[in-house]
This record gives sequence, C-alpha cells and structure tokens, in this order.
Amino acid sequence: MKIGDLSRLTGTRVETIRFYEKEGLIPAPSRTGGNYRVYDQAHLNRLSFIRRSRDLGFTLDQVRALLDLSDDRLRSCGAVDELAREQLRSVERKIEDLQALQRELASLLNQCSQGTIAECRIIEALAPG
Amino acid sequence: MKIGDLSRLTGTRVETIRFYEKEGLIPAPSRTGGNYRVYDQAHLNRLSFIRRSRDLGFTLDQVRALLDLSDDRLRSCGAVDELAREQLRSVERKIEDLQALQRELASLLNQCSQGTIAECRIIEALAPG
DNA sequence: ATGCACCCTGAAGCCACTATAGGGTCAAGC
DNA sequence: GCTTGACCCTATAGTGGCTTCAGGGTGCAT
Repeated sequence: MKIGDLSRLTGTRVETIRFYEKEGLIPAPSRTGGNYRVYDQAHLNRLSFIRRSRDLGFTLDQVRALLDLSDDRLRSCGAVDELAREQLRSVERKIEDLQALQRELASLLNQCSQGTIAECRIIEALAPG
Repeated sequence: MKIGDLSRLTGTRVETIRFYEKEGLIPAPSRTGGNYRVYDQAHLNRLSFIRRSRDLGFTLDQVRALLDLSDDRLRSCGAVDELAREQLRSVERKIEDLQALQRELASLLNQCSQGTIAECRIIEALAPG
C-alpha cells in the first residue's frame, strides 16, 4: 500500500500522514526501490485509531497516551476512562462557552435596526462606555 | 498610562498589547524619555473594543474590519450586521459539532465497565474493525 | 549601591496541520 | 524512446493568536 492508498482509506491527507510519522505516532514504514513508503495492515489500523481519536477531539498528546494504553492489554482501563472523561468535560465546557456567545450575538443582532453605523447597536455594544 | 496600567484595565496581557501594536490594531503610542509606551483614553477605548470583539469570537481580521467600519459613522451598518450574522452561524456550527462529540463520548463512557484494556469499550471503539 | 517591579526588543515556541518549492518515479500512450 | 500526468520525495515556511524566552534597560525605595 502506498501513501496515497492509505490516505484514501483513512481520509487523511498525505502530508498529515508524513507529519504523523515525523511526530512518531506512526512507525516509519519500509520503502520501495524508488524510495516510496510502503504500508501494511498494521499501519492502517494504527492510523485509523489516530484519526478516530482525533475526531473525538483528543489532542495528539492524548492520542499518544491512548495508543500506549491500548498496547497494554492487561492493564486496567481506568486511565483510558479518565482521559475520555476529561475530554468530555472539556467538550462540555466549550459548548457552554459557545452557547453564552451565541446568546450574546443573537441578542445583538436582534437589536440591529439596519440604520447607520452611528446608531448601530452592535458597534455600540463593542465600544466602551 | 503605562502598558501595565492598560493591561490591568483591560485584562489584556502586556505581551498581547505589544502584539496588537505590531499587528497594527492599536496605533503606536508616544514614549517617555526612558522609552516606555504612554497610552491615553483613545488607546484604552480601542483596546477595549478589540477585547470585546475577541470575546465574542471574532477573528483579528474581523476585528480589523469592525474597527474600520466603526470609524465610518455615516455608513450603513449592514456590513457590521453581516459580520455578526456570519459569526453567529459559525458559533452555531461549532456548537452542533461539539454536541455530536459530546454524545459520542458520553455513550462510550457509559459502556465502560472498568475492566482491563483488553475488554475496554473505549479502546475497542477507537480500534478499526 | 542594591533590590525590585516594571519596561524594552527580537526571536522562537505552541498546536495540528497546510502549503510551497523543487525535485524524483513510474506506467501508459504516441 | 519520449512525453505526459499522476503520484511520490524532502525540507522549509506559514497559519492564528498569542506566549515564552533571552538579554537587557528604567525608576523608585531602602
């Protein structure tokens, strides 16, 4: 499997795959005579794991931790659970922040009567007073 | 007013104020004999405007646009309205994405029975299959 | 004279990629 | 055998919005 195939199979850009390799998230694959990277099923599995973790919002450092944990089959999954729980909390905090923002913006827009800047409620709300 | 005073009054880090100046968001202030920046009320107003816009989630480019618009008192506020509307849409999109994420994480955590990694539902969900 | 809080500049670092420059490889078609 | 075009390679710089760091200077009190 060449890098483009891996890219298509995982929905990951080629540059991102090379970036993950440089970051040590994916082991360096063997090469063809023409210096092309050659991947196997293990690479595909690992990259899929990384992408799903990223899609769930984990940082690359968290993904690294999850990968390490997932290799240690006999260990308790408490650490995994804690990582996921922390991530959930962080997502919930972000949602709350954005909802507050949403309310503020909606309220500003509600007050805008489409006149001139001088009487614009939005600009007024931003300007200090 | 020295940079530290402006920092305290606006809740902006000193380094960030210097960064805004370098970015052209705040005009370069005059200096004391000792080369310290000296700010006045106009600077305070402008920085407050920037911070409030940032708090509402506008990018620095959008802030630049808002600042330009706010100087043009006679212009219609349609452009301001459009910027705010776009920002609201973007916030709403982010909320939806995060809520999907929240549901997924919560569901994973729900299934975790705190056993070993080998039987961990979270790792299982991340691993390809 | 010494300490301390504050100020200065310029450059590098953060995250997770993305883009760009400048090239090499390989199979197909003429 | 030569070209075309899709693909691959490396190394470096750029993105946004700051933050941090190195290495110094200022100003006031003790």
